Amino acid sequence: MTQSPWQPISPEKPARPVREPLSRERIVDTAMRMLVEQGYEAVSMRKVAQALGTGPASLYAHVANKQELDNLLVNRAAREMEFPEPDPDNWQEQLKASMREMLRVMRAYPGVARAAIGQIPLGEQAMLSTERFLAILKAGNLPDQAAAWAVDLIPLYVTAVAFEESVQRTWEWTEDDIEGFVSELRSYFNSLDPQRFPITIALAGALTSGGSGDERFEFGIQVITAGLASLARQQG
Amino acid sequence: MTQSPWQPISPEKPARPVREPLSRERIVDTAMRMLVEQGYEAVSMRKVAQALGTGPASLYAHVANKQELDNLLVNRAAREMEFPEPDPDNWQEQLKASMREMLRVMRAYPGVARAAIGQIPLGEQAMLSTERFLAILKAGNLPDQAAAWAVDLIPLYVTAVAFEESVQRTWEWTEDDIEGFVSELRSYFNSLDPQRFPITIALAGALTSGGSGDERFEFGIQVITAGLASLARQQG
DNA sequence: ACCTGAACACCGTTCAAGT
DNA sequence: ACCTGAACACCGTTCAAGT
Repeated sequence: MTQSPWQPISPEKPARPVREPLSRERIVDTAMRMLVEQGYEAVSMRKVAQALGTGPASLYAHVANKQELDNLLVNRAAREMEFPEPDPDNWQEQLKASMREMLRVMRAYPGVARAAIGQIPLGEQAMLSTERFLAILKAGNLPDQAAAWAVDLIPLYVTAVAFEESVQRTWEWTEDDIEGFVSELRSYFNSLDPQRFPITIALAGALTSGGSGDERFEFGIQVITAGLASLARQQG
Repeated sequence: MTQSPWQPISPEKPARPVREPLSRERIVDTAMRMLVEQGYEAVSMRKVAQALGTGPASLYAHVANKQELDNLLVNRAAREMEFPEPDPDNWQEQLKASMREMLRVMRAYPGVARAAIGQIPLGEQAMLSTERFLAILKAGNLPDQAAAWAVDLIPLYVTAVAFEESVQRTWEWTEDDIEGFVSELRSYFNSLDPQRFPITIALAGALTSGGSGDERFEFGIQVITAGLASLARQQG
C-alpha cells in the first residue's frame, strides 16, 4: 500500500489511456445503442463493456448490476414518450392515444419491453409518464384507487404486447414465414377433434387473423378503456 | 484407451445401469417438480439432466430445446385448470371465475408464468383452456373476432400478473421487507417535486396500497370483463 | 435409437491488485 | 475513486463416439 515518495513530474501527463472515462451516461448510451441495433440479447454486461473497450468488472463502479442497467434503459426510453394535456371531455381518446404512444416508443427500442417486464419503474422519466396517465384518468373522473390500479394495469398490458412482439422479432421471420405459419396454424386448428374443440374449429379464421398486431392492440386498448369508463363516477 | 479383449460373460445381464430410461414424461415430471420446489431459475437443461442422473446432452433426444421444455411445462400446468359449463345468463361471473382459476394454477406452479410469457400456447391442454374461454365468451354473445382477440388478451393479462408475482417471489421478501419497501416508496412519492408530480403525490396512498395482489387482480378482471361486455351484441 | 463426455461459446458477479 | 485481469459458478447446444 505504501508508495515511493519520489515521483517524477511527468512532462506530458500520465501514461493512462486518453479514453473518455466511464460514466453511467456513457454506459447507458452504449447499451441503448446496442439494444436498438442488436436486440435485448446483445445487451450483456460483458458485451457492453467490450463495446466500451474495457472488461465487465469496470461497469460495476457505475451500475449496481444488470437489473439496474435494465431499469436505466427503460427510463431512458420513457424520456421519449409524449402525452397530451388532459381534457375531461376527451379523456377516453386521450387514454388510447397515450397507450399507442407507449407502444410506439417500445417498438422504437425493441428489447426495452424485455427489460421492463416484471420491473417496478421508479426512474424519474418512468414516474413522469405515470403522472401523465394519472392526469388523464383523473380528468376522466375515475376514483383515486381505480386510477392507481389503472396505472398499474396499463403499462402491464402495453409492455406485455411489446414483449410478445419482441420475442417474435427475435425469431427473425420474413413475411413468407409468417404466412406459412398462419396457414399451418389454420390447418392445425381444423385437424383438431371436433368433439373436444368445436368452437376453436368454428373460429379458426378469426383466431388466426389480425396477426398484424395493430388490430389486436386496438382491441385491447378499447376493452381496457371501456372497462375503465364503466368505473368512472357519474359527473355532477 | 484400448481395452483388454478378454471379457467375462456376465451371468446377470449387461453392466449398463438399470436406471429407468429417459422419456419426455420423465423429463417433464422432473422439471415440473424442480419448478415448484426451486423456482424457474433452477430449471436449466443442465440441472434437470443432473437430477435425472445424466448429462445435459441426453435430454436433446427427447426434447428439441429449452423452449420446447418450457412449452411442455406450461401445458402440464394447464392440465390442472378447471372451467365451468358455459351459462349465457352468468357469463361475466364465469369469465372472472375462470381468470381466477388460471391465476390460481399459475401461483401453484410458480415459474410457469415465466415459461409461458411470450409463448404461443399450442399444446393440447393449453388449447383446451382456450376452448373453454371461447365457450364462455360465445355464451356472452361476443362477436367471433372479439372472442378470438379476447382469448389472446385474457391469458396475456393473467400471465403478466403471475409473472410479476413470481419475479417478486424470487427476491424472497418477508412481510417486514414488503412493509419497509411500501413505506419507503410512500416517502419517496412524497419527496417528489410537487410542481411536476402533483397527482402522484396526491394519490401516494392509493398508489402504494393494495399491494397484496388479489385486490389489484380483481380490479383488472373487472375492467376486462366490463370492457368485453360493452362489445357484446345485444340479445334478441 | 438412445445415450454420453467433452467442448464451444456464452452469462453475471466478485475480488485482489493496480493506479 | 476508479479500473482491471482473472477467476468462479453458471448457461444452452452441438458433435463425435460409444452401445
